[in-house]
Amino acid sequence: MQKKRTHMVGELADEALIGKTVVLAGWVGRRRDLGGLVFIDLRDRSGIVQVVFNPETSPLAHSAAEKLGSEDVVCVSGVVVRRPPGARNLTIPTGKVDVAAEFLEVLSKSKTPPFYITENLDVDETLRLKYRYLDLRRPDMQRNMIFRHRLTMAVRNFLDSQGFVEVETPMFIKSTPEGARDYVVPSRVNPGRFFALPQSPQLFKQLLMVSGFDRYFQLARCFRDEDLRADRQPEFTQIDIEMSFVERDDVLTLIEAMVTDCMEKTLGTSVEKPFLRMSYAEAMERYGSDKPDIRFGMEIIDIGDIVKNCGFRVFQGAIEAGGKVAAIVAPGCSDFSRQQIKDLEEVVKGFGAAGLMSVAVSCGGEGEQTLSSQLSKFLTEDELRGIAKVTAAENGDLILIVAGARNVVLESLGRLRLHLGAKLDLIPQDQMAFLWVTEFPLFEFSQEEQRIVAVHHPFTSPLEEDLDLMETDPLSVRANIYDLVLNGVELGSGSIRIHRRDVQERVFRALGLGEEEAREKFGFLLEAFEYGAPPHGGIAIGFDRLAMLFAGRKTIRDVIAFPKTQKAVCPLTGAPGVISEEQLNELHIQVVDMGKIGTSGDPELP
RNA sequence: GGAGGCGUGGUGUAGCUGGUCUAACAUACCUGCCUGUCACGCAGGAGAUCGCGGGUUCGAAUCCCGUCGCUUCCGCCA
Repeated sequence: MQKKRTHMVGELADEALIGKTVVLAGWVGRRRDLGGLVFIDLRDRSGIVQVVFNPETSPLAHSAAEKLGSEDVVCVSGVVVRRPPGARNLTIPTGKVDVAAEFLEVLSKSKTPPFYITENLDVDETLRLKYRYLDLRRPDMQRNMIFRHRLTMAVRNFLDSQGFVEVETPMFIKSTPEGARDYVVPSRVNPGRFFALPQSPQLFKQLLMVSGFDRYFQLARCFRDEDLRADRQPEFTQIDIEMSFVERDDVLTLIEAMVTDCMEKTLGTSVEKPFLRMSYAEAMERYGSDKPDIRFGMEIIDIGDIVKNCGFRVFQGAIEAGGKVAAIVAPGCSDFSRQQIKDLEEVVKGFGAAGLMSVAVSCGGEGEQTLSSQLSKFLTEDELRGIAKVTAAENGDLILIVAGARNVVLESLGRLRLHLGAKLDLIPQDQMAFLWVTEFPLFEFSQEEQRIVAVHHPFTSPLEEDLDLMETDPLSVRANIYDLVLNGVELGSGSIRIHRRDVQERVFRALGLGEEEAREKFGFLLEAFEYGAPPHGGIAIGFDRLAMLFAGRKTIRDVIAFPKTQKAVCPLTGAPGVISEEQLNELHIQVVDMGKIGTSGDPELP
């Protein structure tokens, strides 16, 4: 570069610079060639500024500017001038000034880009990912990445200020049983052996507690070979935290302080502390979800008491079988057509419900409610009115009822609630609704494996008061688990760990793990615990999701510089690729089913 | 593994109840004109065998089957 850059373009919003000569460098945005005058929008990561090329100022610069194309990289010098009245652009921060170019050097020509380098781009995401370096040139993506950086710094600064030590843990680790599918790396020097990439640094952070690191954190890369979603990538980042000599509320208080501090530092907004807390059981009863979106109401209401003796087989049968009849109220939906209600029924059926009953509440004059429903064939008028009363349905509302097994009723109504919340636009988009969900069950029964498995992980501490149930009724033992939920998204999950040997053994026994098997699988951790393990607990916060929600995005791909597609492919680099026969041999690996090798991602493949 | 949506010039879309579709519109691109534009304007031009394969038909962007890719969701994610 011939000239040394003196300013970022965004700095020119400061009118004190008027009259000064500046040297700028950046990319050419739009060019407006008026024949005599040429305007360009010069862009760097601080913003854009308009540069004017006037042949009277510099014929040389002007004629060079006539040949500029989109995304050429240029160096411009000139005087910052106040724009003539009426020519100001108040929609951009630098809109009151121009740079009157005296000198222009093209540092690098650009091919015509495959899409516009502009905000609010609507273009196929594969194309964005293939040209991610151009996509990341767009101002909104630059803002996202810079925002993520700020959030990273806020997290690190906060935790540092609280005496936390960031420790890096290995990426090549031993595969541990349970949990997600591992990404696996073959070992060249150990034929037939494989490393796993960490699903989280769980065991290492507990070892660090044994080592006396008291307060550990890490912005940790984690890897899980599971199918992708808008908020799930195969590699992702967690704010991983572990603390010694703490109880649950110490962790919750710390995280509340961290999250609100980060919010203030990055968004400049605050939110009330402490966050709302709710037991898992309550979350399920009221919202049919272990991660309720509490930005809106429409809670689930049990109507079992009203219909338990109604004689309608579907309702009564559900209750007699130990199930449930419950409802939600869709506000202002009493005029839903049969087809619209059928569509809602499809939603609950998708989650196992047998069907959906509805009661439309309308005004019958004289303040009377008219209830119309296919249920009037089966229920008495009093029973229908009873339902309207406990659900507090008002004129114009539609009561939606599901009967069946408890978890099916709750989950399907919970999903229907979310569906309607979005459809009816009931969810305030500008709110940050944090929530702690606590007291999860310690175990659940895995239908697939036909055995009891840990809900969180096998080192999660049971609640003291439920210890007695461990042998008699393990599935109702509650754990000292806490999930942080933000706007219906699971942000993080943590627990107080077991540090007592006897408790750990009882948990293993409940999981059907013999002493020998436990040694084999987690031996190093158990052994470590025999050398003085402090009571400890921690949490891991999904950093990408936090960044996504704070940045107001709908997918974590928007806050990850180089994300993967839903098939876990990188359209930019073509990863994952095939490797040579030599590489395979060196790794002692044979590809069994060559016929299954797909072509997605890899441009080298046929 | 399953369900839905999408796939048409570089980009975003229209066309999709089969026949002047010899594929339209906008924008980007090229050429020319233009001294206050800022999504500059005006005039002209080039650019797509409609994701791919097969079938039905005299005739397919359009109908059918298969397949690939992207995406949302279910399963899965200690």
